[in-house]
Amino acid sequence: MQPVACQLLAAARARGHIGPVFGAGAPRDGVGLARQRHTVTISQVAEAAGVARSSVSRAFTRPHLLRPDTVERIKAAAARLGYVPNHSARALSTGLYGNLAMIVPDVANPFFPPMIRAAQDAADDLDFCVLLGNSNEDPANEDRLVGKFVAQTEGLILASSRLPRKRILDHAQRRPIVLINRDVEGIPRVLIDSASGVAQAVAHLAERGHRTIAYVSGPASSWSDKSRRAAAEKAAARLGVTLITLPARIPSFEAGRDVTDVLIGTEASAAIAFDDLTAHGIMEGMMAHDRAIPGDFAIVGCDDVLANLTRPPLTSISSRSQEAGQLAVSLLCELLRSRSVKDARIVLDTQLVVRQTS
Amino acid sequence: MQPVACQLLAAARARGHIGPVFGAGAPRDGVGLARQRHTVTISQVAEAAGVARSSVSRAFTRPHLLRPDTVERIKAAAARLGYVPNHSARALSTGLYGNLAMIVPDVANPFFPPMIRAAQDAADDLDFCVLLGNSNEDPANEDRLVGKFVAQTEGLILASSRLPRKRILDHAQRRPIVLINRDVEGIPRVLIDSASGVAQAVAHLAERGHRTIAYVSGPASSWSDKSRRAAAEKAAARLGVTLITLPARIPSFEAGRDVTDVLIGTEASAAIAFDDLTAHGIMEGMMAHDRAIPGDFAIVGCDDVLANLTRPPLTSISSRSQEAGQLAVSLLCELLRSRSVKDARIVLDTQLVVRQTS
DNA sequence: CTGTTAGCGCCTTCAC
DNA sequence: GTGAAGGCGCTAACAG
Repeated sequence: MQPVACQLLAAARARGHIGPVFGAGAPRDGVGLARQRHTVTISQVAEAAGVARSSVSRAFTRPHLLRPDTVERIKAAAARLGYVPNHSARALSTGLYGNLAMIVPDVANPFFPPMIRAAQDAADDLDFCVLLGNSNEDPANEDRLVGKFVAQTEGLILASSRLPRKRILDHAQRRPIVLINRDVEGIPRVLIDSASGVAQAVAHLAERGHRTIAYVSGPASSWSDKSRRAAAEKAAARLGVTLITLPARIPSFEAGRDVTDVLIGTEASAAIAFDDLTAHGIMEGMMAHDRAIPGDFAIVGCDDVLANLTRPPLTSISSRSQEAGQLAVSLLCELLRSRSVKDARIVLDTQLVVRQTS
Repeated sequence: MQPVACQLLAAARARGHIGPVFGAGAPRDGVGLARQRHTVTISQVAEAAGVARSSVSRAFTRPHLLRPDTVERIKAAAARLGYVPNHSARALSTGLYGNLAMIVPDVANPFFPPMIRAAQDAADDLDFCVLLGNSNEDPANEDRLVGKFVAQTEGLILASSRLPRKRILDHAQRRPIVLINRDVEGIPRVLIDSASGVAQAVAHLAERGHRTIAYVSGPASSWSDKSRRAAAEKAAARLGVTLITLPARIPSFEAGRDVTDVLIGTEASAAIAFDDLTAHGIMEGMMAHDRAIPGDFAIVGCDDVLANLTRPPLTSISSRSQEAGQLAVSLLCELLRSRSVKDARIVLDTQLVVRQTS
């Protein structure tokens, strides 16, 4: 860390400035946050334009109710003064926020950014702002974030939620919620059905002669993980190959690398990993143990976020995270408009992309 | 796209539901968005607890002003009723939003997610919510986003802003702004100084015998690009090697691959790319032209987001995007507290990470 | 310690 | 078509 920042931070700490500022229960003044410098309000515009405040309001929200030249005059005055409608005041009086929230387990996991981006863009088209939350794979954290966001959003999108079913239902009662990769009846959801791709992967591996296949699992509370695991087991049973399951918990390169030690002690000659990161970790782990890929050991990832970046290029299961993000926003808007789409369930299927690790 | 979604979207379109809902000038009713179902307010809690509304407020914001048992009683009543403070009302009366905004050119560019995450986490610690914006590398879009966010945030962080200097100064006059990878005097900024790493890269390549080196540039309005390019030129001049510059504009795999055709027509035997994505594209392009790497052509990336994912592993220039994100939030908070840190300039230096493409 | 009284800035029903 | 008045839910003085 560079000097300037150190100084700043140290100074701030010394003054007790580092720590919560807002939030339920936290005092919002007294820590030095100055109230925003008085901005220009509707009244000032009204005066400048020589009209009533209500007319200014109308000029911005329903201009067709005013004579065109009045609208013109008001807008001119507003522009001259640099008037910007106060979001909070508007929200308070209409009960509408114009915000959506999206919570993901890990912004930096390459699976999510394309999805976030797609959701972002879709929300932007509809003129919503999006509040982003990073739960850090922690249900308690996720719960806390929902609490923070719920007070200023029309609705939320929970991607790969780690929350217990019950909590989701609770929250959904307060605010419209759309789920991605989580299947809770009664809550609209977009599911990337990796099961289809996993089944293909097992068949593919069996065909290549693998008799024992390992599934390296992901987060225990992940719907995707359950679904992939179940699909793997089912396909293995059908094809008469043995499937063993090993845990990696937090999906990451490190987790994959670490699980390798266990993996080489088993009968497995191939592995399907919960995601590409884990798969990549396993690849490195295997190589460190002098196992050739795919010669000695075959590996299949999931989500296809690494494309042909790895060495050798990783066989993976396609994902459709952009579509999922975009659809989640559409669904949420639909939900906001008519509370009737209560139980939509959109399934996006996937398929195996064979490269050179299998 | 799956049937359900198609139906939903088609139906929405038919009803004229797709299109802007909010925003300056857009009517917020009439498009079917129902006002939130009446939530429980401070008054109801007050009545339930048998106290005045102000006491309820105090119980949540400055409990030390109340007798512990009163606080207890109020909180109990609030919990029983499921009371959640209304963010807008609070913001309206305090002038404080508890929100920060962060705008990046491309959420899905792997350079940004770690930075976003770090900023996110830092903001979360300080109990701020963060609004995320994706400018799509478009200044007009970025400008629009700033406008949208300014009305509901204490301050903004612009990462790799593509805005003209003048606009940044304008906006900074309305709301505190912190820049990442953009150097505007008078605006607090965090700069990842890739110049140091680029100089090392040129020296490294010269040492390996390269006499003509190409710099494949990034977005024209990018400070990082200017700075990298200048550093490359300076180092080349000092070492007596020739530097040519080729444009790739939008940093991406495709841009890198496409520039290869031009690249092979030059004298250059090595290239330094604006970022890792572009570098990776060049790698693929070279390989498609049967050029061996690093035998026939050496490549150095920038930002080090691909680590040892590529084949062969890409030599790159380290980045410090997490630190940058975290520091930007700290700086912004400092700025909010005392308008005095007006001209902080934090510089994070970088270095060359030699792998196998050079 | 706690209740009372004004707004914060905007939208929206009413009159005119 | 436009103005006047009330209220959205909360916080912030000011009293007591």
